[in-house]
Amino acid sequence: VTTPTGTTQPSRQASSPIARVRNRRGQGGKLGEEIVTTATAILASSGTPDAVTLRAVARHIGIATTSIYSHFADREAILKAVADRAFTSLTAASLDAGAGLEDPVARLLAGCRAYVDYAVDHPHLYALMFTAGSPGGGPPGSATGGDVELHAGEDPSAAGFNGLARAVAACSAAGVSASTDPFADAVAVWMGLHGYATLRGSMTFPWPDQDLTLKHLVYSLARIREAAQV
Amino acid sequence: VTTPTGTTQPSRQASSPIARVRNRRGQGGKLGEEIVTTATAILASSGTPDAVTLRAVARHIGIATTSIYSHFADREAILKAVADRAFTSLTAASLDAGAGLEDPVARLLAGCRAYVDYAVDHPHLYALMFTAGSPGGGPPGSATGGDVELHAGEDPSAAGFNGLARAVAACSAAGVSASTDPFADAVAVWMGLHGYATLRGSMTFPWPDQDLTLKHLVYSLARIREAAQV
DNA sequence: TGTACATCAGTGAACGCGCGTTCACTGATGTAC
DNA sequence: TGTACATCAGTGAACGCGCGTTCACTGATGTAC
Repeated sequence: VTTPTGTTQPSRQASSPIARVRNRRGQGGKLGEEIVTTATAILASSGTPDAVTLRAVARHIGIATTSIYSHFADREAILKAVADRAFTSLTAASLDAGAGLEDPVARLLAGCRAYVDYAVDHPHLYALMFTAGSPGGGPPGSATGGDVELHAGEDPSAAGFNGLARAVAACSAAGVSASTDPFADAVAVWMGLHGYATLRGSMTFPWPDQDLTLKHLVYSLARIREAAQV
Repeated sequence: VTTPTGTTQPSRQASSPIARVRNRRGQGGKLGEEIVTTATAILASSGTPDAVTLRAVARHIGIATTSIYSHFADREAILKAVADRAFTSLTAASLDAGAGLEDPVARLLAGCRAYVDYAVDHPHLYALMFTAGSPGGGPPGSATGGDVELHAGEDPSAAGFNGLARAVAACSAAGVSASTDPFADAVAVWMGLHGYATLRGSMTFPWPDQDLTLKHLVYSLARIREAAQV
């Protein structure tokens, strides 16, 4: 970039020509948040984690590349932070969607629909979450005999799965699901949703009606009785 | 690499220290095949398409990097060839698995099991196939009203889906499936298989019994009547 | 049967690029005295 | 109330690396005559 006077200035992204104001003392952590947000935006617009380079992130924010090292150990740590944040959003969206509903089938379906909607709306973010090694590799934890839930502390991905497992168990308890193993059936539902979400985004195909497909997946895999289907 | 005489030689991969013999006249195409095979091996062992660089492929084969340009326009063309070949293998494995079986339910299940086995055995190859834009973006084509199959010429991915759709339709025709829309239900089965295949490989999780899960997915989504389940 | 030559299969040096990472550094700001 | 100074937030030049791609080139081989 050359100014009218002929001097050279550092290039800056077109969308934010205003010089960045340095954070006040004690507010240094804010740049860390901004790095994650920017990395997420780059991933969403480029479609590949490869585009999330230290230099690209720094360029977008308008900082020196080296400033990132105060906040993240390396490039991978940024991507991990992006995936972690996304997992939290996805889980929140899924849990919130069914929160207010009385009918267990409606609650299950609403959560599943929100899950799929999130994945379809943020395909590259969703793909990152399930890339090996991302958020600790997804929901770990162990389900002990007869228990419906995982116990993995605060892991948002485990929380998300637990919400699903509980929703299936609630249907079973209410007699509207024929499930005798809500944990196993929740896993099957999850697989169906994951397949739906990832396939729909990745290929051109004469997909059947979206909502009918979603209902077929959820009702069949959660063994919802016909009479109880919404 | 330095010889005892102190001269320098081009480095060569440890696993094939024998100098490559130049193909005979007219056999130049063989190197193209070797490039695809090597790229597939690099992908499988590294786990990421990023590792499939022109230089890495050339290094493994023991050729000059520039020799690749006689066979492929660029790096992306190599990956596309890898994905195409893998799609053909996957389709063949799925179709062959059920070929000899009389019972339509057994045939459907065998094909689905082979599909999932292939995906689990070659997770990175499978992931590449479904990366946006790979094999033309997967099975395109159009299903016209009431028809069970896609019509996309020789596309191996379309052939694979058609095999699945035909298997579901056969179950329906034999009265062992309650499906009234074999195309839509085949799509649901495909989603379930895809979710199963990709989730299982990507995360640590207390997965329920594999075969029970697979059967639940296939039977439920293809609406196989209980009495006919194998 | 011999030979000139076009073709084919592949080479090797060189290029510019964007990258991650290192290092020594700067200048504003809050705080202790 | 004033001021010295430690700390914090961020800088900027430089490095070496592996990459894709270009270009002019080589030497063996089959074929036309």
